Amino acid sequence: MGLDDRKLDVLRAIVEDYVATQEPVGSKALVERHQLGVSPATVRNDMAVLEEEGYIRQPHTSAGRVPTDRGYRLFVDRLSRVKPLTPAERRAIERFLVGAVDLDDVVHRTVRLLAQLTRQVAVVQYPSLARSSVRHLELVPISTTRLMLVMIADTGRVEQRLVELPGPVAADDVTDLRRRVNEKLCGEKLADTPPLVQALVEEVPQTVRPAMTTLSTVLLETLVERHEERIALAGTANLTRGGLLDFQGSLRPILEALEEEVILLKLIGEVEPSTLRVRIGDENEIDNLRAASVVSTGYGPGATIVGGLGVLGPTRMDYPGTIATVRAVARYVGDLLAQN
Amino acid sequence: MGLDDRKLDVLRAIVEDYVATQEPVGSKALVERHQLGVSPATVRNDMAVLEEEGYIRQPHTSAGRVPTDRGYRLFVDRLSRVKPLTPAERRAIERFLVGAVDLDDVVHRTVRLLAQLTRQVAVVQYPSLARSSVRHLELVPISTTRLMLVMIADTGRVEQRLVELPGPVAADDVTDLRRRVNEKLCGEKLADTPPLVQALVEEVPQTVRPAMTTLSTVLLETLVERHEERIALAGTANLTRGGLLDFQGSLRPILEALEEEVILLKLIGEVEPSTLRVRIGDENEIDNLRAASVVSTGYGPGATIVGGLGVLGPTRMDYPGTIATVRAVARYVGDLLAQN
DNA sequence: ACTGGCACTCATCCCGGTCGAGTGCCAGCA
DNA sequence: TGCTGGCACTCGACCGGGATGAGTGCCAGT
Repeated sequence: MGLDDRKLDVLRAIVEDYVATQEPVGSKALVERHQLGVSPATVRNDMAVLEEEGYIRQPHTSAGRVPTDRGYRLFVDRLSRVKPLTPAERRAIERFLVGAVDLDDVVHRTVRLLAQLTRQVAVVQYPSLARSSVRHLELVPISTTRLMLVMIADTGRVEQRLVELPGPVAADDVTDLRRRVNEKLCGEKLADTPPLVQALVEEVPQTVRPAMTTLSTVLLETLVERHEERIALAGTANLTRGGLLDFQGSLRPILEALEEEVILLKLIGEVEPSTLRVRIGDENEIDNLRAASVVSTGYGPGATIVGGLGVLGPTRMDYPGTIATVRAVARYVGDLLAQN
Repeated sequence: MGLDDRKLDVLRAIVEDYVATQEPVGSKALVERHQLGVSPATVRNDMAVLEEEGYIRQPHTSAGRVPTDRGYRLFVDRLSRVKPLTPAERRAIERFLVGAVDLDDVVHRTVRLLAQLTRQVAVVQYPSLARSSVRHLELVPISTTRLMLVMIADTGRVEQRLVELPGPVAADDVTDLRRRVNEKLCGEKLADTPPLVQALVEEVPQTVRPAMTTLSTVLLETLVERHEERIALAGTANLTRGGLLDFQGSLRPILEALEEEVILLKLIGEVEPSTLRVRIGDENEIDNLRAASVVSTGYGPGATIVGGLGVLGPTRMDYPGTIATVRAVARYVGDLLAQN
C-alpha cells in the first residue's frame, strides 16, 4: 500500500513523459530519460504496484503504461512542482490586456489570451450580476408606451431590456420614475433589490402606478431572476491538436457541452475565493466531459470574486503549466478590473 | 459538350443519392433507385461525359462517382427543386421565436434555431451598426472624470463605452452635453454622424469644450470607426456528424475559421438586398473553408437589410432544404424586428 | 442511340506470419 | 530485504498475398 518516494518519482516520470509524447511509456524508456538510479526491472516492479493501486494502466498487454485519472490527480496534488511563467508569457499577458476599452473588450481579450497561452479551450465568465451592485439605471423612452431599461453595474456590465408599458406615460413621469428608481436602487447589491423594488411600487404616485408595476416586473427579471450570466469562449480549434487521440476519438460530446451556457457556468462559475479547481476526467459531473480536464478559478478586483475563468483540455494536459497560466491571467484581469 | 436532359437527370440523381448516403454512387445503384428508364450501361456513358466536363469524379478507379464542387453548383443553379418547409419546421420556427424579450434574445434564439433545423453550423450577425440610426445617447456619470456612454440604435442594439474625461465635469454640464448630443444625433444614420459630431464640438460652450472633444473621439469610435459587428454562432457540434468523413478528416481549419469574427463577417456580412448566396467549396475565398459550403442571406424589417445570417456545412449538404430553411428563418426574423 | 456482355481495375477484407516492445517472474546477489 | 539481470511470454502493429466484389470502359449487336 505504501507508495515510497521512488514510486512517486516513477509516477511523476510517467505523467511527464506521457504528456510530452502522447505515447504509452515503458520501463526502459523511463530509466533512459530520467535519472532514477535504478534498473528497468525495478521500475517494472514499481509500476506493477502503481497499477494495482489504480494510478496507471496499460492500454493493452504488451504496451507501456498510461496514467489514469486517479494518477493525474495524485500528480496534481502532490507531485507537480510549480512551473513559473516564462518572461515571454508574462509579456504576452501584459501586451494583450493593455488597451482594453470596454468590459466586452477585456473579456474577449482575456479569453483569447488564455486560449493562446494554454493552447486549449478557454472560457471566461462575464462578471456575475449576482455579485454586482447597481451603479445606474436609465430609462429611455422609445415611444409613449415603450421604455428601454438600461442597467449599469459597478463591474462594468450593462444590461438592457425593453419595457412594454400598459398605457402611455408622459416624459415628465419618466424623468420622475428614473429619479426614484435610481435613488432607491443605486449602490445596492443586485441580490438585495427585490424588497426595495416592491417598496418603490407603493411609494409612487397614483398616476404612474401601472407603469411602475410593469417596470418593477422587468426590473426584478433583469436584476435577479433572469440572472443572465454571459460567457465567452475561445480556442475550440485547439481541441483538434493531438490528432483525435485525445477525447477518445470523438469531439462530439465536448463540442456539445461547450454549446450549453449552463454547462459552462457549472464548469467555471462555482468559485470559492482564491481557490483554483482542477477537475480531471471522471471527476467532472458532466458526462460529456468525462474525457476532459478543467482548470478553473475565480477572478475579481482585489480579494473579491466577480466571475470565473478557466480552460478545458484533454486529461493528458500540462497541468503545472496550465495551472500557472490560469492563475496568472486571473490575477491580471482582477488588477485590470480594480482600476475601474 | 451538350448536356441533354437525361444527363442532367443523372447528375441530379447522383447528387441526391450521395448527399443521402454519403457514399460514392455507381451506375447500377442509380438505375435501381431512380426511374431513369435506361440501363446502367447508358448511365455509365452519361457519367463518362459528366466526368469529362468536371461535374463528377471518382475517388478511385473502381468506385462510384461523387459530385465535384462544380457539380453541386450546377445542381443548385439548375437542378434543385424548391423544397417547401414541413409544417413541423414552420411550427418550430414560430415556437422558437415568440417570447424573445431582447435583441440578444432574438439573435440567440435565431442562431440556435438555424443550427437545429439545418443540423449545421449557424451564424447570425447582429444588426449592423453601419445600417442603423441613433435612437438615443445616454451619458451616465461614473465619477467626476468618467462617463459611461450608452448608444441605443433603432435596431435595438446597445453599445457602451467608458469615457475618460481630461478633467472634472459638473453634473449640470453632463446634462447639457446629453441634451446637445441627443438633439444633434438622434435619428441620424450612424454613417452620417461624423460631420455632426464635429459641429457639436464647435457649438459647445468654452467650459465643456475639453470634455466634448474627448467625448467626440469616443463617439466617433463607437458610431463609425470601431464598426463593432457582433456575431452569434451555434451548432459547431454538428460538424462532427458524418463521422469525420466530411471536411476531409480534419475539423481544424474549419474551427479556426469560425473563431475569427472577421472571417464570419466575410461569410455572411456582405449582403445585397433579398439575395441568397450559396458558396460551394472552392468558391469560398477563405482557404480554410475550401471543404465547406456556406448558405447565407440578409435579414431585416421589411425590405431593408440590417444584417446577415447563414449556415456552414459540408459541400455534400442538402442544398434545397438548407436554402429553404435559411430563407424562411431570415424572413421570420425580419418580421420580428419589424414589430419593434 | 441504347443495351447486354465481358474483361479489367482496384479498394477492401481476411488471413497468417513476423517483429518487437514491453511485461512478469525468478533466481542470484548485495 | 531490496535490487538486478536474464528469460520466456504476450500481444498489438505491420506486412504481404489471395479472394471478393463493386464498378468501370469498351465493344459488338440490335
